Amino acid sequence: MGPTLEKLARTDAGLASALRVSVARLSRRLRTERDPDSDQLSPGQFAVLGLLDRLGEAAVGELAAQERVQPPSMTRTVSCLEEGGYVTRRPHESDRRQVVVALSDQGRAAVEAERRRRDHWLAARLRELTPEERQVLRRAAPVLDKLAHA
Amino acid sequence: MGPTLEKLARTDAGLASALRVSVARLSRRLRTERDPDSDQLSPGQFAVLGLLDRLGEAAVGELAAQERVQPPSMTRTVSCLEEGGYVTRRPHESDRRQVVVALSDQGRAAVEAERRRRDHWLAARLRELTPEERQVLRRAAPVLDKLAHA
DNA sequence: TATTGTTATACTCTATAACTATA
DNA sequence: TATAGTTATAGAGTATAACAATA
Repeated sequence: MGPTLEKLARTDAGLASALRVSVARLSRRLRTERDPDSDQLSPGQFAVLGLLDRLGEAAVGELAAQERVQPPSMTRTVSCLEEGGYVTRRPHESDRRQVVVALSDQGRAAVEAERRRRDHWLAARLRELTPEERQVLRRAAPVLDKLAHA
Repeated sequence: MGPTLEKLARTDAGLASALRVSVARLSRRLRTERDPDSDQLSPGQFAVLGLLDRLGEAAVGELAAQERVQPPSMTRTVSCLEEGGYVTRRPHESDRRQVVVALSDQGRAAVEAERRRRDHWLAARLRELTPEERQVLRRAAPVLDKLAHA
C-alpha cells in the first residue's frame, strides 16, 4: 500500500488522492490513539472545548455554526459542559440576546491534558522515523495548514 | 498562526504538536468539503463501504472491530446497506457462524463517486500552491501514511 | 463450552418546532 | 419584525443483555 501511494503521488493528478487518503488515515489514527480511561467527555463536547481554546470565547450560535450543529444541540452541549465546570456562560455586553461561552480553568486544563496525551503518542512515532523523514514533515506541516485554511 | 506553527515545527519537540494540529485541521476541512446534496448515506454507513473497498470483503465482527463499534451496531448498519443494495451478505465457507459482507457494484460505484468528489476540492487547492509546496507534499504523503500504520 | 451474529430494549446525541427575550 | 437562545418532543445511532446457531 505504501509503494502504491508513493507512485500515485508522483503525478499532479494523483497527489490529491494520495494526500487525502494519507491525511485521513493519520487523522483517524491520531483520534483513536487516546487514553480510554479519561474519556468522560464525549467527542462533541471535547470538540467544543478545543474550539473555545482556539477562539478564546464565542456565542452559542457561533459555536453551533463552527461545529455544523443546530443551535438547540449546542445549547445542550454547552449546558453539560457548564454543569461539569468546563465552561462559563455570560450575557454579551452590548447585545444581551447573545450568550458568550468561555473556557474555565478546568476546561483549559482538560484541553491541555488531552493535547499532551495525543502529542505523546505521535512524538514517539516520530522518533522512529529517519532524520530525513522528520525534515520532510517539518516542511510539510505549514503547507498542510495552508490547505486547511484555503 | 502559520508562522507560529512553522516555528514550533522547527524543534523535534514541537513537530509532533504542529503536525497533529495541521493534520487535524486539514482532515476536518476535507470532511466538511463535501457535496451536501448526495448525502443519502450516513457517515457510519459510508465508513463501512470505504472499509470494504480496502479490505475486499469482511465478516461482521471484523467490520465492527475495525470501526470500533459493537457487533449489534454493525449488524444494523450492514442491514441498512444491504437493503439499499450497497453490500451483499453470505455465510463464510468453512465457518458458517460468520457472515461475510462484500461491496456490490452499486456500493463500489458509491465509494468511487464520493472519492472523486472529495478529490475535486483538494486538487483545486493544490493547483493554487507553488510547485515547491506541491513537491513537499508529494514527499510527505508516504511518510504520513507510514505514521498512520505505525 | 466458546464464539459469531442477531434480536430486544434503553440511552445518547442531534434535529425540528414552538416559545421567550432582546434588537 | 427579525434574531439569539432555550425548551419540548421526536428521530437517528449506538450500547448492553439475552438468545440462536455453529464450532
